Amino acid sequence: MSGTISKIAKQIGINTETVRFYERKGLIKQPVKPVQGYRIYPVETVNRIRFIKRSQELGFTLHEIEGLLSLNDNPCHQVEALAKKKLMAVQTKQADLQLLETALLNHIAQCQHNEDESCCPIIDSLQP
Amino acid sequence: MSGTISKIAKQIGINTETVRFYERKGLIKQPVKPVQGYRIYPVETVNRIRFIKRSQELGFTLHEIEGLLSLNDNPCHQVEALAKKKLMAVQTKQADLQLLETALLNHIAQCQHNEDESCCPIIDSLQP
DNA sequence: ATTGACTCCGTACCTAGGTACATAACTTAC
DNA sequence: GTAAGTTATGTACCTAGGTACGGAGTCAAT
Repeated sequence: MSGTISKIAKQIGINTETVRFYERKGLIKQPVKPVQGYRIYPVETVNRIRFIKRSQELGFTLHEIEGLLSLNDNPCHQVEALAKKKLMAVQTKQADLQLLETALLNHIAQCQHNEDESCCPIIDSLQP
Repeated sequence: MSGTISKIAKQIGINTETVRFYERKGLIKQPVKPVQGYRIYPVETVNRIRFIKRSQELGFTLHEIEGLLSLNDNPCHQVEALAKKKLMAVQTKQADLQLLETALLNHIAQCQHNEDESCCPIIDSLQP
């Protein structure tokens, strides 16, 4: 769970350089260097990095993820508004994905009773 | 609808340079240059670009969008599998966003009857 | 027929998000 | 206690997705 930089990087499946990169960006904090031995990254930092990677997969930028992380780092009353804003963003993204899902499902359905060479226009499905 | 490069770029709300960039990438094809006058971009190309921009908002990379566009460009039977793969990706993303939405809602709910300085951990919500 | 706006084309530059060294110091394993 | 492996630190480089720019050509209006 916790460990030196290369241990946790391997665990998470990222590069040690990426960990340092996040430190430089201020997304995670660098553990203090012990008098004897290497820095140990606590499990909270590991989880924090996992959260970052998961959020990226969901389409958030590092800058936005900073915002999400601050929800975790600050007392509630300071961040409720921010949380609500993020919620809206998430809901919008969900709605958009829903549209695309429908479009893809239609596309697949069309394909199934389509023996000829004709095309199923998917582009139209995403027009505003 | 159709028009010269700057006309359609303005219509879509992007830079003319971006249109050329997509041409270079092969995402759209450059209209033939008429003997007399400037190139005219047909409405299909305009729609294609709109599709690209929408898909980007949904979190697809240009490379993935190339794949989506090929759904449109090729006969059905060649692309059904691809469509299904995309669908899976979209559904996974939706599920993940659902998790995050729940976490945010919880966060907000907690905040509302929380007068102290305690935090609501949002990071845990996205742990695998 | 010349001015101003636009196109065309190539190359250069920019930001985000990493990744890859090089070098030195430190640790651990033997 | 010495070799092999890591860490530490800084700087350079890379890909994606654009954006800016220089210079030449084209067009439309006056």
